[in-house]
Amino acid sequence: MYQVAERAGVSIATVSRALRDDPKVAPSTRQRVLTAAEELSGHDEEAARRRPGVSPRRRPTVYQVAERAGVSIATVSRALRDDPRVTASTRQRVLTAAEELNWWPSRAAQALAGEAHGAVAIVFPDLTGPYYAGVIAGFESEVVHRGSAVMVLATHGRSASEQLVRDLSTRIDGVVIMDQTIPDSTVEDVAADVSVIMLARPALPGVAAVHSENTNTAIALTRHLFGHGLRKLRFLGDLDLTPDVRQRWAGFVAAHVAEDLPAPTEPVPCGGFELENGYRAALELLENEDVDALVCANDELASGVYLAAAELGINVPTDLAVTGWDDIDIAGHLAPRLTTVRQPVRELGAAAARLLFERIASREVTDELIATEVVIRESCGCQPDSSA
Amino acid sequence: MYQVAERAGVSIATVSRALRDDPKVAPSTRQRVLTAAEELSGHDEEAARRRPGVSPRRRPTVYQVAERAGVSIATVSRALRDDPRVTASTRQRVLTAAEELNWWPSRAAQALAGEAHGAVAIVFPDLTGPYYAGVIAGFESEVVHRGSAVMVLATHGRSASEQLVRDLSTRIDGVVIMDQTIPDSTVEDVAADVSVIMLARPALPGVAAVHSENTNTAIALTRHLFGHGLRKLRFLGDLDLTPDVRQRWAGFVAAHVAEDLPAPTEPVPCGGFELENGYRAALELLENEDVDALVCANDELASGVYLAAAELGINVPTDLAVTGWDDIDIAGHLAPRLTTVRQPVRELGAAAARLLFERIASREVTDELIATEVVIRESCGCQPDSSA
DNA sequence: TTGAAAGCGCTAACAT
DNA sequence: ATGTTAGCGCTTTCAA
Repeated sequence: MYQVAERAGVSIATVSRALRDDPKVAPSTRQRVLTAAEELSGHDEEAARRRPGVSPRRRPTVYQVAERAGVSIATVSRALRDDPRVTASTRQRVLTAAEELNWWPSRAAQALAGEAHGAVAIVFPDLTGPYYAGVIAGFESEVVHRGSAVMVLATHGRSASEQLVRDLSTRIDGVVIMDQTIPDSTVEDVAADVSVIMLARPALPGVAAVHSENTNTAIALTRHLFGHGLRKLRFLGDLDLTPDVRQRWAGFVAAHVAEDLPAPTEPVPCGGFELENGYRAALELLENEDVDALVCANDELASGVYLAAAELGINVPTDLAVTGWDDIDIAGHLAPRLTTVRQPVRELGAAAARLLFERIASREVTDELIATEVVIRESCGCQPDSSA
Repeated sequence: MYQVAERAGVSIATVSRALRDDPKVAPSTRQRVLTAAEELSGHDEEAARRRPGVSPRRRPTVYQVAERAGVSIATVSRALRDDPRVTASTRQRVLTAAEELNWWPSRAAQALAGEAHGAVAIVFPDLTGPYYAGVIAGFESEVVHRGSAVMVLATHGRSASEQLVRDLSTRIDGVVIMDQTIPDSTVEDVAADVSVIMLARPALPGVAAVHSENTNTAIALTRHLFGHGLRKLRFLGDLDLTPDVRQRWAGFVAAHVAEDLPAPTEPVPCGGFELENGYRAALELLENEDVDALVCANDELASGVYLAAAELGINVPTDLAVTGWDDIDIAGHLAPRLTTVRQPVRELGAAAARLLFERIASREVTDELIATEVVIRESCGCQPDSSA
């Protein structure tokens, strides 16, 4: 039957119907089936396969494997998933046949048939700088370790991303959504179909979140600067880009309040998180204003500040203290070495992945907070020896 | 009919067969269909939907949209792809219904039905350092721009990756394979099913490649060092990790030959491409050997050399010239500023994506070579003013 | 322990 | 211009 089906280019179900004169089978189809059946009595399988007009080499399917192993497709399917009902010898025949045909199951078909997609995605704003690369590396690593495939989507602030995310959701089991990439309403839609975890973004009803500690660490960092006697502090970074930065700013403000100091001036805008942004923003600021310390939203911005300061003949840290955030690789190699906050970026991605799989297994999940720590080096004014 | 099918929990095909007494329909199924049909004469749609036992809210399908719009599923499918045969008013009804039900097509189902997957993948060794992040960013950007989804797979040297790649290939239209991630034999298997492009890896029959210029640029760079009167040059980097590095080494050697100098000593091994690797390798080398210049396989290794030199009291560039490769962001900000080779990493990824889509459209594709250029700064011994 | 066949949500050939 | 239905390659009842 399988051979006839293959030869006629129809499913075995159709062959079956055609042979019984089922009215649902179109006459032309029935004819093809009958012809194929007839022809097969005179030709062997190989001849049929080499027959001109038959598409050259297409992916084999369960049907071919079943035929070769002399079993039904159901058995092939069972053998593949180590179903205990299949005898060892049968399983072996199936596996051998699969091997010989170089066959492996189609994920698209498995997904349609109700199995999981075996894929998850992560949505982030951009792939610039070591931060996102680190998060994605941690995510990818944890996901692949669990046997799933990884899809990535950078939104770049495009609003078309909403539709892309919906589309994504039809081919994955779950997705991690970072920062301000797509609106909550879309997240809710998607969460109705697949598991969702927020990363560095507030949780929603039914959508848990992974965060790293920002506010308290920012308070500690700011206090440390106060301890150096510094009072004219400015925060450098854009609040509208990520919730993380808003929390760092909140901690910065809270530290002022706790110290009974006047509220700090608004953050210095820089239009992005890259070195260039910090360089330009600092250049303009330092030329016009007397500042004791710059608390930067991340390490790249701080590196930019270093350049601007050097250009203006301002010494770091004696004239100006500078702090970063993230503790990227070069932070400890800059001159002076950068005082910053260590954030386990890979772990952020990995934690999000773990929570996502928990959620996919429909287990309870609760928000997770990743600890961060202030790393004192010399850019804050500390001496090399005191804290190396 | 659609309502009956929904109520009975079967496909419309089955309803049709059941009503015609098709023997292929199990008696129990037929009974369910008949019951559903009967019940429906007494209840309206809403009542049926609220009926207990019916699963709460599942993704809507074409069937629901078709029913709501009062058309067949074929029309829904056509309307969605702007088929000119569908009248404007009908299309509008369909789109409205889809909107109201918050429906969008399942990619898994579309793929199974023969459409493209609308997804492509990139396979790379690791997500460490700015190089791979840049390539992937360029790739992602170009792919999303063309409306496809992006899958990523880091192989980390795992051999299990072969199976992962095969699995990947059942849900994508094409894939870019970088470096020494998976064996050629697997690439060939995969290429039989989907389009493949090599990136920074030799082409195969039927598999085109994207490369960046290495050998010639390495020759130019090495010659520049010879021009400074330097003769005891060493190459720092592992040849077994990527074809790119082998080509850089080849250029390094060729430059010696062209200058009638003795062939250079074997490359200094460092076990990786990160700052730490360069630091450790240089520390050991410089303590034991007199070297004029270190030509590093990338900028991170060069940064590591800077650290080792500083620790040993060796001045760069007066005691030791150092060059990198890639021209990552910080290269121009190190002290002394790093002489290196500029490589448009994002463009590498983007070019691979473009070639891949050409291939998917089954157009002819030929290998592509991306130009690189030597960037002279001060770490080679040049004066700041002469080339800033 | 195995097989037959229904169904997953679509597309497209075929029939009006 | 629209509807019917086979089929994509699987999984999973249901029967035997």
